[in-house]
Amino acid sequence: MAVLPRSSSSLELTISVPGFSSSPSLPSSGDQGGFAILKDLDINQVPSGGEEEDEEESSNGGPPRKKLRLSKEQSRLLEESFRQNHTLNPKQKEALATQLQLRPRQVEVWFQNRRARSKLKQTEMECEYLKRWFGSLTEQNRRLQREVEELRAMKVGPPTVLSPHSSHPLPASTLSMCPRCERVTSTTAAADNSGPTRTTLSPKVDSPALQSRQPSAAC
DNA sequence: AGTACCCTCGGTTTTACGTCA
DNA sequence: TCTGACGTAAAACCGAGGGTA
Repeated sequence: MAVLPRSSSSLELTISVPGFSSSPSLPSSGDQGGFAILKDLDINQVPSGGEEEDEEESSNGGPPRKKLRLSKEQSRLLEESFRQNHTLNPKQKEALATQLQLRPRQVEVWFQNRRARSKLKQTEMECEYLKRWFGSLTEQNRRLQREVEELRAMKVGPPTVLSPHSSHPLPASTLSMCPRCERVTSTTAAADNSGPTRTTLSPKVDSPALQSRQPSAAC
């Protein structure tokens, strides 16, 4: 178990709002038991009542862990630092902790959580993108199937499309949907010798994280 | 190869705080 | 206006796994 902050309610500082500025700086807290000092900082002016020092004394041995909210200024500096580097080496961590009057462990945990939030956000964006992509592919699929129906209905000889490679007409009957990537391919075994010919139906992928998830050409 | 130490990560718990009935 | 339930964000913790000396 790590050292737990031993604090009273007066430890509460502020809600952390990234990107905000100016708030009183904090006096130093020691590395180990340093939180008793922090209560002097109380920027929220939370009445500290009678509970001086440590009010902990939990029933099950260790003191209950209390959290402090980082001040706006602390959050701002941490964010700023995170923008420059998503990870810290021990020296940077120590320096930042000193600057912010936090324990190195707190800085470490903040970066850890910040990386996790960052990743979560990225994942959510990718998910959103894939949903849209799926929607557009579904729509495209619907359109193409309609088109095939129409061509079949016309019955004016074997329907044809142009090969993207040779510009020669291909029988539409050679078109099929790849079950894996849902792309339309022409499976003609003709002279092209490069196997199934992929038509250009996939949307442009901007996200680098997503580019690797594009169905492979081998599909 | 085995070990100790450190770091990061994913998952979880705990706490603070805002909202709403 | 007060209050308690509830949801959410974030700080803190834990254990696993990888890298290095």
